[in-house]
Amino acid sequence: MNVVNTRRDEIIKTAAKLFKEKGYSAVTMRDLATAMGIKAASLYNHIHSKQDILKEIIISLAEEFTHGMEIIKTSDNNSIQKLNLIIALHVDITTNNTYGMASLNNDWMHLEEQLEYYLKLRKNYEQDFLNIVKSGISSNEIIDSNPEIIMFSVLSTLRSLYLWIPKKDELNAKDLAQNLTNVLIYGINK
Amino acid sequence: MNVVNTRRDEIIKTAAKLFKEKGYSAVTMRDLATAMGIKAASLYNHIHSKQDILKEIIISLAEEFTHGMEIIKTSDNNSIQKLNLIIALHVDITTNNTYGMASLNNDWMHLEEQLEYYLKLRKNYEQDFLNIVKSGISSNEIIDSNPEIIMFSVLSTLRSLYLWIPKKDELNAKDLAQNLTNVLIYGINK
DNA sequence: TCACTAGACTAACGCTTGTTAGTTTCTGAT
DNA sequence: ATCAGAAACTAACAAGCGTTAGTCTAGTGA
Repeated sequence: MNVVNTRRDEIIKTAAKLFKEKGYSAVTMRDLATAMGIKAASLYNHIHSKQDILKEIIISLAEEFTHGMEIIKTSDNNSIQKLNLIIALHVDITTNNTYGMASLNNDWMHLEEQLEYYLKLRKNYEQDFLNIVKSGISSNEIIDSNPEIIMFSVLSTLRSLYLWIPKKDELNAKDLAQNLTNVLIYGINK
Repeated sequence: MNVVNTRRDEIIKTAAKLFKEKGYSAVTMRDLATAMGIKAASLYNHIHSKQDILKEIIISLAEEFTHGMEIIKTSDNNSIQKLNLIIALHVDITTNNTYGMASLNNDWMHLEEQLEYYLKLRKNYEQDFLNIVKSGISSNEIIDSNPEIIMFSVLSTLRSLYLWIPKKDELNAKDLAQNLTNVLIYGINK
């Protein structure tokens, strides 16, 4: 998908890296320029504003998740299988964009025009997730516990992957997804 | 412990609330002053600097966790029981300070003098956590899976509690801890 | 009554912020 | 050889930042 590599893309990629380290607000356009080896004013030949960069990082990721969920929820799988696919989706997206995931998780509130749209996507995603869990409880695949706690528990771990994957790159995506599935779905008690 | 309610404490409490909403860097001293109903300069009758506020919020919480872990790890319990106690510790601290937990999770990198100290506390906490998991694997209480994935998975959920507890205050701390234990330890598969 | 203190205020500082305007430089195609 | 476009530059802006100095005011205890 994102294979074009214009100067603009390099800037956004570099920005995502800095945003992960210090957060959107603490990164200045001069910081970003220095990291790119140019002057701050030169950035504006490629992007419209600082906000523009944040929007690009967050919205593209949010839409990736939305798209993935769309496929999973309409697929012909049982609930546990769907949860497996969701885990794989998160591992996949996060592996390919660890930096951006930090902004998605921590800097979404600094979106301006696109804040409402982002919140809509997130709300829908969580609703789809919850429906899968509830459906799994109904069909006796999943324990009859508070479905929101189940979703929260799994989703928290998946949303934190961006912190953890960079430290564990010896583990490939498939192995990680498999390990996570075991722990998250089947528990850790022997 | 923290029952004194000086003007300084009110400022720190208000700051924590704002930091949760927008992050440390995006909150200005004028924002904080407005929230307190005073002028920015007046804040400095009570605190030394903006950094001072962050330090207070984060370090006190980090030390609470360290203290709790100290008690748990030296207690006479098996590994699963110790994990239960850790879950209860997080639920307890987070319930009593949802705002501060946001700073602990997201703004620790903006600590200056105290950054090293904070990192030491965090590293020790995670090491203790890992030792409990490893010990549980050895004693056949916990499944023989990657101990770091187990720790990461549980800890991610516990660290995200601050996002979730405020929305679910109808659930009391004990019930929440019990539900989380079930899901995190015993899994969600039926 | 008087001195002290807590806690507010106004005014201002030096610095940093995101951004704009206008210009120059390099590179590749005609 | 010329031109066009991409991408850098310098210089500067207005607004906002954390913080300081110095002052005023209301309430308390001696």
